[in-house]
Amino acid sequence: MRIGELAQRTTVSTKTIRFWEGEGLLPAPARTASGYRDYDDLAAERITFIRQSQTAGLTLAQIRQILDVTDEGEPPCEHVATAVAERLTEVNARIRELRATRDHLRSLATRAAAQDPQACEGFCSIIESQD
Amino acid sequence: MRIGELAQRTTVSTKTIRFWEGEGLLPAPARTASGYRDYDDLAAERITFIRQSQTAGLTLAQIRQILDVTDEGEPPCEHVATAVAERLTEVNARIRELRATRDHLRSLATRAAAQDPQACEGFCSIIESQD
DNA sequence: GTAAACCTTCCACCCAACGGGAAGGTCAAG
DNA sequence: CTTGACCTTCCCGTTGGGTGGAAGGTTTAC
Repeated sequence: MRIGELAQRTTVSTKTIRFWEGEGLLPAPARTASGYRDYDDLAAERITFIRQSQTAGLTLAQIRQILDVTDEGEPPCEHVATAVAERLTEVNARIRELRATRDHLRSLATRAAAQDPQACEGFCSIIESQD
Repeated sequence: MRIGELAQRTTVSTKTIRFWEGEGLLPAPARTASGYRDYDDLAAERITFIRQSQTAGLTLAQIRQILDVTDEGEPPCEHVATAVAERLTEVNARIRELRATRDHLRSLATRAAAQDPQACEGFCSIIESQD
């Protein structure tokens, strides 16, 4: 199977497949006599796994780690659990940051709605009267 | 006032001040005979305003828009209100995305905790048994 | 035999908001 | 006179996950 067919079957672009290979997520495939990449069905499964892991919120670096231990022959589930926990912590932290920003924006929006636009002094009293 | 003093007074690095100038957030300042940037006190106020706007969650592009209308002599508060509302929409959308990711990660974590690591088949049953 | 559709590598670019560092000019103190 | 602390411009690097395009070789269909 050449890269185009693999791309169609997995709905992942050829660009992305080559990118993942360069990043170490996919092993270098066999080549035809003319130098074309020649994939087996396992490659499609691996790509599907990568996409599913992305959907689950894992980064490529975390997915690579998981695939690395899998390739060593070890069961990856423990590493998957670790990666999931790590990512969960990061996502929660990011949500907290964004919530703080959102609260800040909301209070500004409330203030802006209650204020006469002509009452501006300096650059903007909405922003400048922040706590 | 030269750039170093301005940087100290505003606690914004000289790199950042030059960057903001290049991005159109700060006007090109006067120059000394030897080519050094020479700022007045208004520059410090403008920089403080930019930092406050960033703290409020606005992007540099949005802040530039606000400063542009201010520089036209118009009261910026309406534009600030618009920028705040826009940013609020973006932040809310991002929070929703991250919440979906978090829920996904949580269900994976729960599943991982309940599973025998040795029971792995294929790449990883935790990931592969996703809905 | 030729045109389209494929494939290859490599380099550049995108988003944001800077930071590092090179190569060189300037200014104040001792 | 020299040292070192400023300043200047310029270009490259970061993070993440890719996308776009150029220049060229290959295969397939008619």
